[in-house]
Amino acid sequence: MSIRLVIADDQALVRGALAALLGLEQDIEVVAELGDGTGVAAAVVEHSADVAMLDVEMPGLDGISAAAAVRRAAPSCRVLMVTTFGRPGYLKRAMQAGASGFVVKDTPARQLAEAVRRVHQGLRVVDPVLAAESLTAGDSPLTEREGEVLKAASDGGTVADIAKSAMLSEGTVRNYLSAAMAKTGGRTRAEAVRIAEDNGWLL
Amino acid sequence: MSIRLVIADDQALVRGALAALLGLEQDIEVVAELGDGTGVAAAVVEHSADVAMLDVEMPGLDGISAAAAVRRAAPSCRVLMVTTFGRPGYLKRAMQAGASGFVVKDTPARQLAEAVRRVHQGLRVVDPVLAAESLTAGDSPLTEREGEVLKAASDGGTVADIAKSAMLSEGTVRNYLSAAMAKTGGRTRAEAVRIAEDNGWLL
DNA sequence: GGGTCCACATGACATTTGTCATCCCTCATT
DNA sequence: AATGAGGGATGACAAATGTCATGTGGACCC
Repeated sequence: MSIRLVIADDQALVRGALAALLGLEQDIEVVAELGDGTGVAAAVVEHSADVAMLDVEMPGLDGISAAAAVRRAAPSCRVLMVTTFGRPGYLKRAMQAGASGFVVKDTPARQLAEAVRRVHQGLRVVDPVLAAESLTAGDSPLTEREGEVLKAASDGGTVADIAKSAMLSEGTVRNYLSAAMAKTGGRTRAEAVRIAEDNGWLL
Repeated sequence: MSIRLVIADDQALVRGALAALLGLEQDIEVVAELGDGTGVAAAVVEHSADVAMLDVEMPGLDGISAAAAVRRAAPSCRVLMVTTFGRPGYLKRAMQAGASGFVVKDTPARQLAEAVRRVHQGLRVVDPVLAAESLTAGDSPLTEREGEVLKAASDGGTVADIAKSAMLSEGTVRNYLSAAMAKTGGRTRAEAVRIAEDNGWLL
């Protein structure tokens, strides 16, 4: 009885290559390939998949939300996150969303099939380097609004732009940005954005 | 006689998957896999490769510089760029560096082996969508220094930081940033950075 | 030789940020 | 009932940023 696998990754080339690579394994069968997160839960149910391999960064529904959707729709299906960026915050959030494993795309290819087997058996698979970072990095120090405002600031708009898009007064926006800068340790707004992004506190 | 292929991509998972996928083809033989751009030219020479598949974004030597190095070291070896981000500026720069083909990771996997064969035959392979964008987008309007300063600004430092790292006076830095903002159409420094990055004018 | 473009610089100026104190309101905890 | 945290706001002030005029000097082209 082979492991029924669903793969979701927005880069078609990567998705296809992963499917081809894993399809070679005797005990793994790729039953669906998706380009975004919206249809993942439905595909898992339809094909009664055993494992879902999800990218974190995807258009539409992001991988972490998709993982939660899969867990709700098919509790018996395990989720393995595969991501480009090893952001400590991503790992924690993915685990909270019900993922069983978390590997970065920078790990050797041979370990991938093994990771799929492990999560299928109910084991947890976590990149050890990332796990350590995740412990030291800790949770996001930002409040919900601070995070929202910082995210709104991440594409380079002015305070006035952010205030309009967040329906806040300009003074309030500046206060939140100031707080975010203090908490992240950034000396400018842009630096705070970078730090928060690197830690996976935005999304 | 099979096509001898060198693959360079910083994400081990992707690199391995691509190698596995292309290794399945009868007429393609993967002779080397690299994780960065520094050793590509040497590997091409050592294995007398016919085609080099390079990622644009890599640590150490970036893909475009690596392409130029390959062309210098082994003029008979064709270069096929494979990138995550379809930045118009990347395409133009890659072609000027001597690449024969340029595909984004978002294209169907089946076309990849075909692209390798085409460049090996001396044909050019270019994503049509990207080619069109590249024509409308045009070259970078930034001068060399403006680009350098904007790149230095991209990690969120203050004017004083940039001035120190670029060995310029603060006033000059402000002038360059002002010019860069005018040319990109950005209303703030951060917006200018985003626009320039999206067009592939930095790096 | 004159024109143009770029690198680099200075000084002045208006605007935008970032900081801080201080206020109100709500909700949860003690 | 009191305390504290978070969301939201105002006003004032210092520092940083963005704009502009203007200058020098080198390179390149006609």
